[in-house]
Amino acid sequence: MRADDTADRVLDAAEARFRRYGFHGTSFRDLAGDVGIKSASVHHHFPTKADLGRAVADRYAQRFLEALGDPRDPSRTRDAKIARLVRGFREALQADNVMCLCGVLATESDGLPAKVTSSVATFFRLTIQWTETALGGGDEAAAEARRLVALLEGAMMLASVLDDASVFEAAVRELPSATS
Amino acid sequence: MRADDTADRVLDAAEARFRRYGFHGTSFRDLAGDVGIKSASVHHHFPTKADLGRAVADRYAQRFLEALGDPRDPSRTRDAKIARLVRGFREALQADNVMCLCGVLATESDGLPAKVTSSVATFFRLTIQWTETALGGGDEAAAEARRLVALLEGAMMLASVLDDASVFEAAVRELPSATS
DNA sequence: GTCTATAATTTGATAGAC
DNA sequence: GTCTATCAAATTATAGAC
Repeated sequence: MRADDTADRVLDAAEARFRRYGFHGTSFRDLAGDVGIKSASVHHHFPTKADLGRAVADRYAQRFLEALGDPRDPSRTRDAKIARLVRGFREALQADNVMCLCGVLATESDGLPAKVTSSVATFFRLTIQWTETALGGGDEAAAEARRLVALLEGAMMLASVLDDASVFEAAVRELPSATS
Repeated sequence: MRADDTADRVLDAAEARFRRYGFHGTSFRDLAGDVGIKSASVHHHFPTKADLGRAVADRYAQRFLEALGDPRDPSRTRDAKIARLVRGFREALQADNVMCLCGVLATESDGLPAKVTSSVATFFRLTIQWTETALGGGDEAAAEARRLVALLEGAMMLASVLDDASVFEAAVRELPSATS
């Protein structure tokens, strides 16, 4: 077991619980129970809940954006890039049929520690920026990027609350979504 | 002061706080402070938090759907009906730049009392159903309705977390949105 | 790095006077 | 209907032993 393996497992548990129950619906004891340690040990890895929230959000954002790749890559078509964006959100939905982590945190945003709010806002700014670039830039791309990200977040919300993944597919049906 | 005026004020305060901080980010004492009474008096009107949550969600859903009118009304065009749907969400966003109440509750859905989860799911089923009917029904309308509601919920989320109402307008730019 | 123990506060909820 | 008073439980967080 590596030195920071426990910290990773705490992050995994926190991401799963935040996505199901929200930030305020998750406690240190819940996470300790998931990982098999005591809550005091969770605090050893993440001193405050704000630290934990930011770490979870930052890791999620980094992983998500890395999976998107380079929005300027000339070897991939515009549709292929959008398909990868759709796939990124679809994969975030799969398994547990839960929302995007940052989508959940966004709705609680006003009540979160400042560090967390800021990380969540950054996720959305970067994701919109990536999409704008992938679309080729310009005023039209700016509006289209916002439309796309809004549609994908909303589609996850509906699929999650109606407990029906097909709602996501119905909502994104007209988008490029081939695996490429 | 009418007999149930205080109950209405509690509902107003709860709706405002749920939309900003979420269900678990709001306490009976917060609401009591907003209204100018004590938390024990809040419990007199709404015995449990589940009762309060359901009442807030049901009132919101009823008000929202009433504002949409009859989706079969032959005197109004399809575009006019969709414009009213857009307006309903835009109005839910205005003033405080906060999310749709049921959108917030949807993201916390798994952690809410069963009564509340059920009311929230009903809001989405009815809103999607209204939109399907307004679009004329059929398989195509079913997917388009899910796409529309997802887009509008996601647009509210982005506008709220980025604290910029123009993001909502950019996301819904291509939809019929004239006042009619 | 994990534990026990505990502090300090907040929470949802109740009993009973007025 | 509102209040004071209170409860039991849960919460974030810390101190200090191992």
